[in-house]
Amino acid sequence: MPQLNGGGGDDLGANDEMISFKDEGEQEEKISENSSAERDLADVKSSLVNESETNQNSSSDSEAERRPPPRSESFRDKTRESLEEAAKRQDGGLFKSPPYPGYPFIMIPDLTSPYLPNGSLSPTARTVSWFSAHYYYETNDYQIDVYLQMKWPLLDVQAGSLQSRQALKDARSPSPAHIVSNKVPVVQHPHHVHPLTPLITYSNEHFTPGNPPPHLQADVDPKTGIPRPPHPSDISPYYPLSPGTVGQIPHPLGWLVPQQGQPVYPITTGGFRHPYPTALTVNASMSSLFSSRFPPHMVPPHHSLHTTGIPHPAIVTHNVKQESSHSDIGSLNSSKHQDAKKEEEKKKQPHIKKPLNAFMLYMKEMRAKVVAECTLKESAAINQILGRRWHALSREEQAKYYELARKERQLHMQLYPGWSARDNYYSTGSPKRRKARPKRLAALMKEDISLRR
DNA sequence: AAACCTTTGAAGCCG
DNA sequence: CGGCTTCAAAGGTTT
Repeated sequence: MPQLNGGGGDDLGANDEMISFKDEGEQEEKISENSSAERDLADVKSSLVNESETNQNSSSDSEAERRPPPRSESFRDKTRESLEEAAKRQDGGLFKSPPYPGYPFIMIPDLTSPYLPNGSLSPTARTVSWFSAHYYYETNDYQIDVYLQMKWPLLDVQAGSLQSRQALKDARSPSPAHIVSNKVPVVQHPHHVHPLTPLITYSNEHFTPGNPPPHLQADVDPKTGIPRPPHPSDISPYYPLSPGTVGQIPHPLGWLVPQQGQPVYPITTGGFRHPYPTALTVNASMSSLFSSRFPPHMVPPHHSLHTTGIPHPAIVTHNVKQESSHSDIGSLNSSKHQDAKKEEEKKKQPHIKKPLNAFMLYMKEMRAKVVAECTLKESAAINQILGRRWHALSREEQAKYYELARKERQLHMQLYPGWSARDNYYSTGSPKRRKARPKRLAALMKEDISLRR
């Protein structure tokens, strides 16, 4: 099991995050390194078509065997029908011609392990972990390098300056101090998903920006799904975590105008349980940053635990509708008024989303590609393809996403100390309350068996 | 309009 | 502690 973290003690994430490399993925991934997108997609297509029926294809269906069968075949049947129908169309293919030769394995020219025996990042991993580097460095020429590598991932673009090389060297052994000074991309633009985009987990759709500047326009046409040519400005902004350095960095959200009802500094001091250690405090430099870089109404109160003071896309406010209905109820009874008020305040608290896991990051990056190459638009079907591609990834490729997910969790912990995933459970105040979901098939089967006895 | 579907992984809950 | 559940994203589909 590759241990990504060099053991610097900064791994605040789950210890077992790398456990889950799938064995069958190793077999599958061998197919893919040199295969064309067309072939890959054809494989995916055929496996999708067949997987619910026969598992003839040993290379792609071992995973399907492992998993419990779907609760209902109806959707899959439909998907299969649409696949088959699509297969009859055009040149017999469901998929469009691949825009990226060699896709989807174009990201990593160097497939050797980027990690040294001691678990740290090897120097040759430079081209491999371009987005990891993205986390750490703002050096301009390095950004250019990273951009070049992202635009032409097969090019082994030499890291430019000594500075950036040194930065990379530092990245190999991240320490807590190092992390404090890193920069983590937080904002992603809607539909801004292409191979050039680092994996930024928090979609800025939650900012509901009114009119983002032209350079931030999505690079994938939402209608056609066809990627547009990338723009250097598409390099994701960085999220300055370090209070000490934060004032030096032009803020990526400079164009952002706070919208009505949108959370700006939503986290209050007392709102959390404390699974996360309280990490950062707002110091003077940050305060000055806030006051100098943001309009007064965006300057967070000093008591806020929100250490960056920057509106975060992981934050979603609750519906005004919900609030008003509750306040009406509260006003009916004076004894309950305070409770209602408390409840209202609780509801006013933003909904902080979970950090994305490795697969979610992968999906976010790759979805647009798959959509562009495939006539299917249904997310469920796309996700099936993405799931298979995920398993087809090499360990090194997956490792990038695990590492990124780890950093995501880390950032999330720093941004929202005290936040718990439990906060988002629909039974505990999530705005996205759902009806009780049907029991899973395994549970149903279990139940069924017990009923038969 | 809201829930569903589908994927994997992290985390919470419960027996 | 193991197994189950929920939720992250996405957007077309279904209810």
